Amino acid sequence: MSDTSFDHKDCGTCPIRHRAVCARCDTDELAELDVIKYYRSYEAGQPIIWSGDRMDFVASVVTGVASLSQAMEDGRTQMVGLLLPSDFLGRPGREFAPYDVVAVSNLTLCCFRRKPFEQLMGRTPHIGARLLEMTLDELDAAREWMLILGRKTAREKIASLLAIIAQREASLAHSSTSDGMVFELPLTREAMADYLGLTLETVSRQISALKREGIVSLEGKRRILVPDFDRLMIETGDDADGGLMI
Amino acid sequence: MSDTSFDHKDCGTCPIRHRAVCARCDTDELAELDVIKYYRSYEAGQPIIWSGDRMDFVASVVTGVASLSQAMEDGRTQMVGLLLPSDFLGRPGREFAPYDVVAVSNLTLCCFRRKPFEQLMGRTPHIGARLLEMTLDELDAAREWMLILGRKTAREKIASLLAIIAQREASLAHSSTSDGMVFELPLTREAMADYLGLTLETVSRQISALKREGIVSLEGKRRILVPDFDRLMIETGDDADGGLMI
DNA sequence: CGTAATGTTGATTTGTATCAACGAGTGTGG
DNA sequence: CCACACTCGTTGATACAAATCAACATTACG
Repeated sequence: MSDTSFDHKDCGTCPIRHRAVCARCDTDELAELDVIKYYRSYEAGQPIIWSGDRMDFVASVVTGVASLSQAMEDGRTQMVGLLLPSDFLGRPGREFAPYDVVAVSNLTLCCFRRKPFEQLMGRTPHIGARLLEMTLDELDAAREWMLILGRKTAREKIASLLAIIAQREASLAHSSTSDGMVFELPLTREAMADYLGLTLETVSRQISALKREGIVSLEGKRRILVPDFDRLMIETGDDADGGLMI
Repeated sequence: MSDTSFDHKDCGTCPIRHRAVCARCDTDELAELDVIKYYRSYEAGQPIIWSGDRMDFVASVVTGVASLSQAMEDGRTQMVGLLLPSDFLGRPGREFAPYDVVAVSNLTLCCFRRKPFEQLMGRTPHIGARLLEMTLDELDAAREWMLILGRKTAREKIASLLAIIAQREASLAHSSTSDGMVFELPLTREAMADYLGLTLETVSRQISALKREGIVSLEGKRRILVPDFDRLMIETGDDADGGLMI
């Protein structure tokens, strides 16, 4: 069932060893983390946490994709975070979850019991420093997303989402974005709509339009082929260089 | 000219001493910060930094309000951060600014030269820990904002903005939100529109509607009076309790 | 094979943007 | 002192992008 199962228990072979919250830890610190860690797997679609639940762990995403979302009483839902491998889930010092967390694809988490993790963080600056860096990156991503939500057209939103996923996949796989690229879209039309503040019908129409114009093509429902990444970038409405300044 | 001028140079009397990035610093650490700090003031409307500029400092907002915004080539603008007193501006390790920063009201910053600040951060965990905490809070605020941008109606957006400002002012002033409250709205209609992903005309119309229905009233253009805060909260679309869970 | 989940497409409605005119307040210079 | 320009805000008429309502297609699955 699980096509992304993860059966390592050893940080030495962990696929996110050098990107996750533990990236800067030395051997001793890893050993300390090892004592309080455990793996958990979820199947695509399974809920991980409901907003308001007590949360006694924090975690790194090892494989798969999870979403954070906020729901209004009448059912309107906005995704507010998309957790890809190496992303961190939870907040040290926080007892109750403020968002719903769902496994979008099959998912493996590397969980740490929260209390001991907090204590360990107090002792090892490496962890706090890395978490700060990751949180600042997430804040930047959230701000880019705010521009998408507030000011982009439906077409630009879709193009932006595809470009973001494509770039993140490319960076994980160390492949180039320049020539034709193919990637798996881990989201349903509804999840994309919740990400972008659209309805699923609008998502479907805009994807069809991009397809019709040859900017993307599909293999099945989920596999996306982008023959010319620059062409896609034009449709995002962003300036060509992507505005990267580290 | 400046009605919010700040002429202390002493952290002991600083209004944000216990909320800013230096909140947890002891006397020795404050002394170290003192060596690399300087104050700068801006008048309402003045630009502080343009996106792409080199940034050789980081700073705390001492008094006043600043905005972070992202602009698209065609002029569409989205505000992505609103910095109130005690909020932190800049990112350690980052050389170029990714956003435009503007003084929305008269503003005083407590600036730290970036390089020495980074070094100091490496030595004093208190600063990094506080910055992590503040960044996590900002991330939460950004996520609440994403729900507003993606899923709320124009009316709900306006009500949400008013509620957010009202609550933050109340918490700074240690006053209650329960009975009638009055506060200064530091934003122009255009800035509100950029915050909420609306046009200024729509902002104006929705404020007029809330006024017509007695949910708010205005003294002049900027002074807002909220006779019944719960009534305003209903208009935000959020559930009554505000969903606070620390 | 039937049923449910997911996705596509069409017809219509609607909320907000856009275009446009105007009002109130403020500062400036003749 | 008043005419003028300029900024900021309000209000009205109209256009349009996306939501909504609805039907149907495709795929997965017991």
